[in-house]
Amino acid sequence: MRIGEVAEKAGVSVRALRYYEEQGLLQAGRSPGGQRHYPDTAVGRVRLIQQLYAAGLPSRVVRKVLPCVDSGEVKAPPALLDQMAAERVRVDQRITDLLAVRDRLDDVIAVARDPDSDCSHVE
Amino acid sequence: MRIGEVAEKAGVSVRALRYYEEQGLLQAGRSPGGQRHYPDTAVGRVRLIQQLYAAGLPSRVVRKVLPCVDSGEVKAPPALLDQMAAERVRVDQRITDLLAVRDRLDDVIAVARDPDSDCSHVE
DNA sequence: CTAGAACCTGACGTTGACGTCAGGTGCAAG
DNA sequence: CTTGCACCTGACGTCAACGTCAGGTTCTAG
Repeated sequence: MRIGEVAEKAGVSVRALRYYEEQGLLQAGRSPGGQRHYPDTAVGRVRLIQQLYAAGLPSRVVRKVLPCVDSGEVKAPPALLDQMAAERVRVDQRITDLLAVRDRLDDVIAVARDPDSDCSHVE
Repeated sequence: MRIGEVAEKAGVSVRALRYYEEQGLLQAGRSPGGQRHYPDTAVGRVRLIQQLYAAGLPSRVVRKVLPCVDSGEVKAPPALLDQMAAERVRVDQRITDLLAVRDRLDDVIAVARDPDSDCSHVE
């Protein structure tokens, strides 16, 4: 597959794919003329990258955990495992934050829709 | 309170507080000499701002929902409510993404810790 | 063979949430 | 009155994840 097809299938821009390669997140073979070509697995990998980014993981972390996460390899040195465990904690924290924010939004929306029920949580 | 004290209590930089004021997120009174002074409630408000930012809400959205969220006011026009509902959906999506990422991390960590249990999910 | 779509490599532009530096001021203490 | 720390206002720097433009090349269809 060439870059445009991968981009379309994965739902990202061509620029993004070149950026991922630049960052060492996604390798590509080259045709004799110099054009990139990707294996079919690239689409899934790109989706994974997007998912990690969407979760707010910093790129250096993505770069580190990616080979491990998508290959299922067990080669991970203990230091990397610690990193991943630490990142798990951070992800958990973010989830907690998001849940709190969601509850706040819900409160405000509920009160606005039904002003009669007073703000019990405001004491 | 002066700016330094608020910054310390809320766990943010002085620069951040000036930035919030610049963005219309946090008002401050001024001493005759021009120095900002804040009411005690400022600390909580700053924590709220941080929470919203941490949840990934864009600043323009924070700017819009903030007066509503922290005052509990019901003045919100319907358009703002729609915005907040839409934002709620986005927050929900982020939570879903994060849960998926957390599961992935857990898988990898579990496999690495106990290689005997094969990767059932990799089929 | 030729048009034109898709691709290539730089390289500079963008946005958000501040960091940081420069140069000057407010204010409480001794 | 002077020291000195906290504060002030610009204003430029930063980093990430690309967007976008310029100018040239490759590949595919007819």
